[in-house]
Amino acid sequence: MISVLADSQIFHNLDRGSLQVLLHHAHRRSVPEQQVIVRQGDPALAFYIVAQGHAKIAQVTPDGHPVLIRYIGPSQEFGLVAVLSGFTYPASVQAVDACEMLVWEGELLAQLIERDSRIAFNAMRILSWQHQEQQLRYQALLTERVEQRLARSLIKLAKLVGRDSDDGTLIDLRLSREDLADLIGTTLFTVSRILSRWDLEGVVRAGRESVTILDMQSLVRVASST
Amino acid sequence: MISVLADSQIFHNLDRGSLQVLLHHAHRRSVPEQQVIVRQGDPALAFYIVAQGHAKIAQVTPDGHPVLIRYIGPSQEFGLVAVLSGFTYPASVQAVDACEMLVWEGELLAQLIERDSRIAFNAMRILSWQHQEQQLRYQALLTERVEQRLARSLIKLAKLVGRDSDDGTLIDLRLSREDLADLIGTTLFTVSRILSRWDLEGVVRAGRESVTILDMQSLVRVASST
DNA sequence: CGATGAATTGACCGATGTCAAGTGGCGTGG
DNA sequence: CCACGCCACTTGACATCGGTCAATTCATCG
Repeated sequence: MISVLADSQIFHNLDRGSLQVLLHHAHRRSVPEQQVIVRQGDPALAFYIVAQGHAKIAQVTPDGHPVLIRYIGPSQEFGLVAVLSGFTYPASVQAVDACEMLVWEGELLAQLIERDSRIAFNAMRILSWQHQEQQLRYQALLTERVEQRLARSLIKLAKLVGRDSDDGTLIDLRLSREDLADLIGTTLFTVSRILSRWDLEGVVRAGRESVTILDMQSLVRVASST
Repeated sequence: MISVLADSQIFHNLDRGSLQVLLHHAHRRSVPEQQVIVRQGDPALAFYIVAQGHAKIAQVTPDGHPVLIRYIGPSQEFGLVAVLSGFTYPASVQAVDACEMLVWEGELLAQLIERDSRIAFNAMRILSWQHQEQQLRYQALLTERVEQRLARSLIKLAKLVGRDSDDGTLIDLRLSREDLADLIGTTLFTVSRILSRWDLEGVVRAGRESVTILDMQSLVRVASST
């Protein structure tokens, strides 16, 4: 359990003693598959680190359009805004499979940050990194075609949750065409078409709520083609 | 000069004494119109607050496509990443008109943050806010049409630098069609077409590197129409 | 007054969204 | 255990926003 903390961004570079203290302050929370962990718009009261399982972070735009921000796994965190008083969660987080979470109350974490500035800088690094990621997403939407964005996304997901079998890499999430579409900013129809073609070409195997990457090379080529 | 600090986000809620100290630590930097203040990709060594004038923050994507992030004015800051060692500026900043800047070395500001956690929380608030802004831009690109985004942008710019004359609100920046296009993620051609039409309809006056808003009501209507 | 760069306008087209109809696989309840 | 129904997915037809490119025109400054 300590190693989950040690691998996290927020508690990166802390000594074992500090980690022990932090772990001592944490609550645990188990959530079953598909359960919503925090809801967009709710007051941000707690900060979470995933100990086990995977979750997806998603928003809904004012006009009801869903936007999938990212998938996270063990040692990754969300809800950092909870340390700032008066904030609400900017997105909902939903368990993809059964999850174990470590949870700190925002106010408590704020106190810990006051005491140990290393955590403060880690927090800023996380926020900067997220901001940068978001800018890349914006740029991708602006300059890349759906094919390219899809290829990139699959590669990234494979890195996060890829499970190698004999013939390829299975992306081991309940990943529907619609999820993929919301992730890269397109429609499930376009995703379906592209995956069907890639399936024919032997690049991927397109299953029900699953994608297996058969030919990573081709995918990388598509992802990095101008 | 103190009031510039007092109005800034990063030093918000600090007592006058602390502000004095902070001001004492600051360098000054004057930059002429059009000069580039910091360059995307350069090591982030300093943190800036605009004391006077306006600047534009812009990125270039890997494939050379320009993206204009935002315009800033007095008391607004940039280069917060400078407090994190090893980071580079994620964007370039260029003076639109002659600017006076207050500058702190990143390392110094990091020390100040260590000593006063209020600044740390302010920094996190800024980063969160920027992240949120960026997400809204993404959502806008995804769900809104160019017309809508343009209307929104003009309204926002009017709030930042609008100068009321007898017949309308002049946006007082050297604002070319291309700048507007890069700001909302489209081409100068599309912007030109829309502004021409709006000019005909009496909604705006479209000049060379300038836009005057004549009928704010119509603009608001376009901005908030589904 | 000429040069330079901003802006306009037209013609064209293509990637991708929209909508409708249908297929197929999986789980559940009878 | 089977059948039904749901839901993910597929595929086709079609529409359209807005991008691309080229040819001008216009304004400002030296």
